[in-house]
Amino acid sequence: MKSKELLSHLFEACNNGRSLAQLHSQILKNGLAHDSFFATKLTSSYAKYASLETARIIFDETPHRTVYLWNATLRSYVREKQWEETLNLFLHMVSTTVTTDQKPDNFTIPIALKACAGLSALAAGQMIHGLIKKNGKIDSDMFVGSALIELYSKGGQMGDALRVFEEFPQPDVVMWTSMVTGYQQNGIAEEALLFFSQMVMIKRVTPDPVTLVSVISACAQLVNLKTGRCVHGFSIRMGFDSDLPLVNSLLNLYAKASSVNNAVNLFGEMAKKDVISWSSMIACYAQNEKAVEALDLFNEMVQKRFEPNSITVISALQACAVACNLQEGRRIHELAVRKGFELDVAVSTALVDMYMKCLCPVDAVDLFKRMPKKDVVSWAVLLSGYAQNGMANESIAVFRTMLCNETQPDAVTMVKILTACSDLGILQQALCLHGYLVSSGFSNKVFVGAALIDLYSKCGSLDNGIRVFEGMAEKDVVVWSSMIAGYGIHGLGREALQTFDRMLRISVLRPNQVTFLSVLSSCSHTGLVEEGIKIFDMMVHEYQIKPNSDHYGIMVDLLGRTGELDKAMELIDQMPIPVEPHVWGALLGACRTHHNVKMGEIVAKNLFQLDPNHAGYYILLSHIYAVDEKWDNVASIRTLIKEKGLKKMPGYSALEVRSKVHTFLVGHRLHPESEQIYRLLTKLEVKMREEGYVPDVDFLLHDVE
DNA sequence: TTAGGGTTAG
Repeated sequence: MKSKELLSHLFEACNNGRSLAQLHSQILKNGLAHDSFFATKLTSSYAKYASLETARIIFDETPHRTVYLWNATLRSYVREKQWEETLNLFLHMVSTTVTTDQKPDNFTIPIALKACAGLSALAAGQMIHGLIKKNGKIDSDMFVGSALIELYSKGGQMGDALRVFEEFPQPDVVMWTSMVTGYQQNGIAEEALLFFSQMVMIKRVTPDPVTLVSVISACAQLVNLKTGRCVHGFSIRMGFDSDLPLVNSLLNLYAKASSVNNAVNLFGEMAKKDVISWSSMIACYAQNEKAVEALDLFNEMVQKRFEPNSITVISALQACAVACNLQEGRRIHELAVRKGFELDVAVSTALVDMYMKCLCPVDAVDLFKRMPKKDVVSWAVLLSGYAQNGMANESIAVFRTMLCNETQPDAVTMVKILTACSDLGILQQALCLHGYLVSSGFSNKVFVGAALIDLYSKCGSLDNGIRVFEGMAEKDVVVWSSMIAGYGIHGLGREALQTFDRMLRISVLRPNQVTFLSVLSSCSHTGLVEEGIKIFDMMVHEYQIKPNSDHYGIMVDLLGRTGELDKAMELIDQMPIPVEPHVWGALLGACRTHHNVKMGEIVAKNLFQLDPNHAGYYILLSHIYAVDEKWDNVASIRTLIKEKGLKKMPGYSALEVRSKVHTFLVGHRLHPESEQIYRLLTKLEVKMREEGYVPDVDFLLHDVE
């Protein structure tokens, strides 16, 4: 074959990789293997279609390496994200090449910069930046410009990225996109949207699908469905609606905005789906209380022979965790092991989380101990997992181990430990943590402040909570809601209402479902019936927020507490959503308080149909009978509970002595100082009676268990 | 002869 003919075959091979080996031997036969031009073509074809190793061998064996050959080889490594190899080869190039046709050019520089960005080697990138500044020609190249922007954004230096951007009088769409992406990936989504509008409205640069992906991701980050939908419309008008990454980012937007129907429709309409599409849809279900659908979709995906990746597995595990589905969780664990995903720190962390949420702390800890690599998230999951399983001391111990270890807690971990302590009501720890938060600078974060307010309120130190609240320069809706809930917990309904009023008056914030929940529960705890009804009305009509099951539960509780049992029943009858057991439970509790056996029986009938295995509700009904001295009925419920083999989780109290939490159950004498404790209790009781305390005998009922 | 920016997760 002539070299001209070979050349045309070679071009073809570059496009499809066919008969590459055959071509290679022809080139060898014709003695053209050492020709730098042929070597370049072969190298890029091998790297793209066959093996990077062979490509490297060809590179190594070529005596005269032109800049084209260097660039082709470097690019092959970049494509495979082998950043370290890329950078090493680049350094090799810089230190060995002598002639002009071998020196790095404006094609080489972006590749080298990309490797630095991939390795988060900001200093190395800055050095290259310094070198190219001396060469004006490269400096004004937009390929170099966007690579520099990427380098600085990956290193979190958006100021430097902006400085590079501003050096270009007419940045192209890629440079604009790099800036938008940079802001989005650094969590400054507002700035990303601002940049995008400047690009489109003022500079009239037409965005492409890549730009829109970043814009939609920014909308997802801000949970800004309105703008996201506009961008969706725009992308359809531009004809980008079959761009896979773009549709995937839209799926993610709808997932984050809890717009499950939109996501389902979009997913259904997709002509082509990749593993990211499936993962996004599974995550959408898992994160929007549709665990069954998430697991069904995961199984469908596996059946259709789509290969799940580690992220798919993480989302499926999340679904198992929220559904408390241990069986499915173990099955997916086996699948993860088979695929070698268990070595992935994110997957093993998701597994620890799943076992913890399925109330299997032993399995979780066992797995955690075997993890070869642990990062701050793994520790955070372990810590909050212990707290979820009522193992307070272990949870605090993990936090201490973390501090002594090389892993420094981040703001999210701090919120987790704060929540763990608030569930336990341990004030001493709260004070310590607050000190640490101030010294570490985390206390400036809004969501940390919200958790701190919650912690202080639940530890009985409302004053400290108020102090944190008043000291916060920036307050979001969560902060206000925590403060309102804090007042509510302490029975200060009036103060809760005042705080709610203040929020509406002095801020532009819109109360959400949780805010109303906090206000309503404050009203309920203080017996402010009329105010509660007004607030409920305000939520539905003025703010157009659809009440959920929790809101109805609290309203029933509120009406029930003051004896308005008929009104409570009426409210349940009018509920447009399915009545969950706890709503009936609230009414059943009210029936006990107000001795209404007749209604209690009706309520219990409904309740037992919905939740036949909840011991607490049977006991509640038996108490209603006991007050009315219907001992036959009490006895038959007792038999029923025994027959069904139901057990009620006993309540317990916990207190903190010298940073250690002690828990106490009714009648339990396991504590080493139990003798003395009970002696003191008897003394206190005597003293209380002397002061005029009369116990409410109505509630001193028979132990039906 | 060779290019750049993007989507899912614990």
